[in-house]
Amino acid sequence: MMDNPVNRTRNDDESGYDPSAVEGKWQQAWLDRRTNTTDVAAAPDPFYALMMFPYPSAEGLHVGNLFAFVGADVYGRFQRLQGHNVFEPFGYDAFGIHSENYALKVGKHPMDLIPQNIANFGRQVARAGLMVDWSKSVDTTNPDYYKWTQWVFLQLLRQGLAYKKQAAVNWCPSCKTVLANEQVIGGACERCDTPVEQRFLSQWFFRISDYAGRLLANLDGLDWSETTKTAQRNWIGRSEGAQISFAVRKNGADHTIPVFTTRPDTVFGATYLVIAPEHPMVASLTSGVYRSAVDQYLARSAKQDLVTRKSNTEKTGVFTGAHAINPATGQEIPIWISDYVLMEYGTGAIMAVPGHDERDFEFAKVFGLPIVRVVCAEGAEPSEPLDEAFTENERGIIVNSGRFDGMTVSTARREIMKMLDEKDAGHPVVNYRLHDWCISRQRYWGPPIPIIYCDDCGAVPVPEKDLPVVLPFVEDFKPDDSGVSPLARHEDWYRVPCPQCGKMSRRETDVSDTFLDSAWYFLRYPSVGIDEAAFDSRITKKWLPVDSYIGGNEHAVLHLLYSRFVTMVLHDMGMLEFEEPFTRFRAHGLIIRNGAKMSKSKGNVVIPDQYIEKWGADAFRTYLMFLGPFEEGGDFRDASISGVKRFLDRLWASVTSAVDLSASNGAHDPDVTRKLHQTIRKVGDDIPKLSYNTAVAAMMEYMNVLRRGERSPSRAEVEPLVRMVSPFAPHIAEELWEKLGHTESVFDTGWPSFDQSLAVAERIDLVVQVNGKTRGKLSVAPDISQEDAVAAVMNEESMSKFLGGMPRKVIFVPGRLLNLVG
RNA sequence: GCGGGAGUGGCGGAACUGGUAGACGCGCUGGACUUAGGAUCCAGUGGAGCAAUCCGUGGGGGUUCGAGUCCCCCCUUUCGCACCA
Repeated sequence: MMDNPVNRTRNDDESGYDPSAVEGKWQQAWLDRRTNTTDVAAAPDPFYALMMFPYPSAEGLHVGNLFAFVGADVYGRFQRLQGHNVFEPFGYDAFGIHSENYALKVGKHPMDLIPQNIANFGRQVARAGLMVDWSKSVDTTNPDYYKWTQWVFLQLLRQGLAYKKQAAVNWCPSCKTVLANEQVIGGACERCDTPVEQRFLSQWFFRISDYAGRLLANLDGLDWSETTKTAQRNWIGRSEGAQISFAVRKNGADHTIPVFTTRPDTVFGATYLVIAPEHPMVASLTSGVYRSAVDQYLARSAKQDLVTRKSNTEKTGVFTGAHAINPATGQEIPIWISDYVLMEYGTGAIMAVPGHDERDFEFAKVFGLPIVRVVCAEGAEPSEPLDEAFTENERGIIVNSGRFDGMTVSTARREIMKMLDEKDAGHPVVNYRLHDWCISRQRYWGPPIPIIYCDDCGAVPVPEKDLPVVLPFVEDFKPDDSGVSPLARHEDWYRVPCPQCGKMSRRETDVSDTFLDSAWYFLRYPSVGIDEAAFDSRITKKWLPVDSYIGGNEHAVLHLLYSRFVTMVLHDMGMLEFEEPFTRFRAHGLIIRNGAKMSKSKGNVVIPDQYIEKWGADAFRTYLMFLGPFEEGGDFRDASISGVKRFLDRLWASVTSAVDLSASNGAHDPDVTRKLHQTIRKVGDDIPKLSYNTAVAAMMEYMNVLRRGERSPSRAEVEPLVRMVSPFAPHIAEELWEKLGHTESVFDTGWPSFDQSLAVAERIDLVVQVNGKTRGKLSVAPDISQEDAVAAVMNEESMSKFLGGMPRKVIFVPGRLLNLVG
């Protein structure tokens, strides 16, 4: 690739700016002077600036990681310059299938691999000049940390929010392992291409769905990126509808099948019911001659993996032989089984209204079931047969529905609900698509779930005093065919006495989901080093909730939702005073390279180390923040870094020449002063908005004014610039600040003060339009009156000639624009 | 299919509540200093035209004195979710 950053050598100029020397010096100085260490107990004005901790991959830091971290660091450093005691911690999310698979691939043990990766990440993060407080770091694989992850599990259990149930998982029969949905590609294992099967395993779940309403409602009050909030709203998926009961007579006894629908107004058109293959009533509903067909269908759908099943397009199904009574029409309708109905949503059963639901329509076509129209477009013929499902409900009129005929959909909805309610056959309900959170992983590389199974006492939680349940070092951590974790092969580990009765029992051998590790790490950071609790209440009260959280939108619905859930639960238990963990969250964008996505296979991945070596961390950081709007991401182009480097070179030259001016304030130029104050305002406005690219541009503009006409700037003109640039380029800022004669860190000196009166221009360009077209501009005092402005324009032949007379109408925007309409 | 974005010079990208479109940077052109320039500095740089001027923010309508910005209809693109009843 022609733009390999390392194949060009710089011949360094005489200016004396050597980024690697300056950066090395200050990185060491920050450590020696404990510049970035926050006194969490004493800090009078705490500000918690959080970035998403990374998974420490073997490849090292990706430029996308660094983009996010630097963006968070700029914000944190800015807040510090505003006078806050900023706490900016860093850690590692090092458990999980990703690490485990990589270890398997390279034939090493994760317990050996992870510390190396962490060391490498730490080195890279430090080299990038992040303002990290290294005294408070977190590594999720450290027993000192996951002891408390296990403790969090026990709290949920205590609250009745953790439970165990059978659930389907994807199973690769060749790799002999459970796969996450993302690892199933087109129904096959992503690694070996073997068709994936469904298995039913007993697993631990958290009742996050109990919190669905609150998780949704609280979003309105959060200062978060709208994109993230929207993603969470969709994920939680609230829908209002009704639960309607269909009566079934079976073997002389009466049963009901509850269904969920968002369209109770169409109940007269429900011509059959469909239940999911996993529905508990399948066996009892199936009668004699239909049994073998049903069994066949169940076997077939059980073999299918979960991903393909959901993407099946042609409808399949089987009749149970049973019928139910439609509570509206009183008619008997058949009960079918089909995999297009999902057990996880609603009640696992639906009333099928083929006339007004596309999926039901398709199914009815395949199996020749009756299709009845109950909603009609206004003015259309109700007897007209349907050739597709009519799903429009805004302006529909109810037909074929007895006394409800002629009502609008919304009226009928209300009236039909009332009728069903009177018959005790239906009531309004709110349904969420959010499922309970399955946290069991049949894997090795995670915190063991702290449960012991006793034949007499059942599932017994490990007493808190016995935590952590340490993950043992085992040579063979490869998953096998058993459907349980590799830990289940280590009897010496899992055989333990029951904590309640002492009888020999068996540990839970599954480990917990990585997302549980990351669902509470922000609570731990300020309390790192405290052994008595997961989080110290006094320190937590001081530092939490998090003031600013910056991270990727790929975690919009998992990590960010789980963290909110765990926080809410701990709040409900009285352990936290707040129920939302992140006061403000901003999602950053994605970095692409030369207009294309970065990928290892394309060989176009930016390796930060190389760039930092060539250009320096300051130039690299500043470039990352300059290449595009932070919240949208941008296009990384090697050729463009030079512009930022030039800016830093000029900054260096300007300041060092200003220093030579000795104690005097040097030249005073009102244009420069005005630009300076405009820049202070602009940069101070832009950074809190994360509009880093325009903040850098504004400083470049100021630099251009500062150096116009080969003048030597004064100390008063450069000192504020050094402070403004410091969040982006902290090393050069510290060095120049020192050269300017200061002894304290530039980050402890505050933000430059802004003076409105110095920012105001003496003359402005008033835009002159004639009939809405721009015809020129007028250099005038900012407070010129409309009359004076019009008179001035009429005197200017070059503008007034477009009018040809007196204006009929004048639009005057003071200090900005004059539009004459003829 | 549903939901969220995004379409502006050769390129990355600016443009506050509608008010000089193209800030800033890259690249490019010319010049200065130079043995040299991949260093630095100066000037220029949306398109057409000698010029006055005209045309320009994905396409088509509309509102307005005035639209990149607001409204309606399309097109393209990208990212989520995807049989959610």
